[in-house]
Amino acid sequence: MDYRIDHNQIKTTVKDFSLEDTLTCGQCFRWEKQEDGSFLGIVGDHVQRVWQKGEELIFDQCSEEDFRSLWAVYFDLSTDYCQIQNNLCDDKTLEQAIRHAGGIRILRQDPWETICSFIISQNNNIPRIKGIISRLCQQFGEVLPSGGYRFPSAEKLASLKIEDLAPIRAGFRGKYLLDAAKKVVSGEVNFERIYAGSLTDGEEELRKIYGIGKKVAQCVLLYGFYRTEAFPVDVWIKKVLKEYYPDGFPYLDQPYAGIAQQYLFHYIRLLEKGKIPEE
DNA sequence: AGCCAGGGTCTGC
DNA sequence: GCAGACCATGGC
Repeated sequence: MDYRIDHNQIKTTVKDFSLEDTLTCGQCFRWEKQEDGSFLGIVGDHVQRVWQKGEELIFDQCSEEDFRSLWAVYFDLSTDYCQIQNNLCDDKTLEQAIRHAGGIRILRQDPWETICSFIISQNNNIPRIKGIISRLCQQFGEVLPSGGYRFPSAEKLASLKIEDLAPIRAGFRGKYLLDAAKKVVSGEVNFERIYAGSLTDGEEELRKIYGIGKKVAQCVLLYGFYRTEAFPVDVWIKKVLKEYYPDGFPYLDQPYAGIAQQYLFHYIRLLEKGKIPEE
């Protein structure tokens, strides 16, 4: 990954990449857009500010080591999305979706944080998901030296009682979070098994957790384990499948089906919000 | 007021 | 296997 250092910043060139779409498309929930146009986010114990200016991605106050070992990986900068898109472009709907959402990358996120995030996502909307996660971190995450809070560990959540979670206002999802924490801490749900096993095995492993069904499991596999063949079906994707693929989605068995899913998810939401002008 | 939000569980058929 | 009730909360 090529990069250069410039005044305490690291800059790298990105093609067909959209920082904003990547960070606001509903795969992650701990990045906030700032008034200066940058995004401020917390990943692990790193608080980071990132800008995109044209084809340049700029990391503020960032060491080379952190860029190489953390951010280039997190933003999936080494994957050739152009090649994947070329394979999907034969399809007319996907061609349109890629035109409007093709700048999205699948982030390589932490499995535990992703499990919690998508448990919280169920029957919920993105702004409120972010609010609940923010309160969860503020209440139970360690304070970071550079400000902000770390995502709370499974051990920490496992030590809590359901009433402790009341302030985060997660509703009925609170008990699911505690069950997830217990099963991750005990080893009943084992991440190594998920990394090593098939997609089906991974789904089965995650569904041991009370409150994780098929959709949330697929989201966790796609966003938390970088299993790009996972294909989460939510209400929006159901609409897409019904409207545009009544005879079945032709890329379901492809290794990048989940990337196609993300393009379609973003695209249908833009359409419904009227953000895409009539053809 | 009623409906919906990146759903899941439980029950009844 | 599938439909329906129910689950908390908040925005519109």
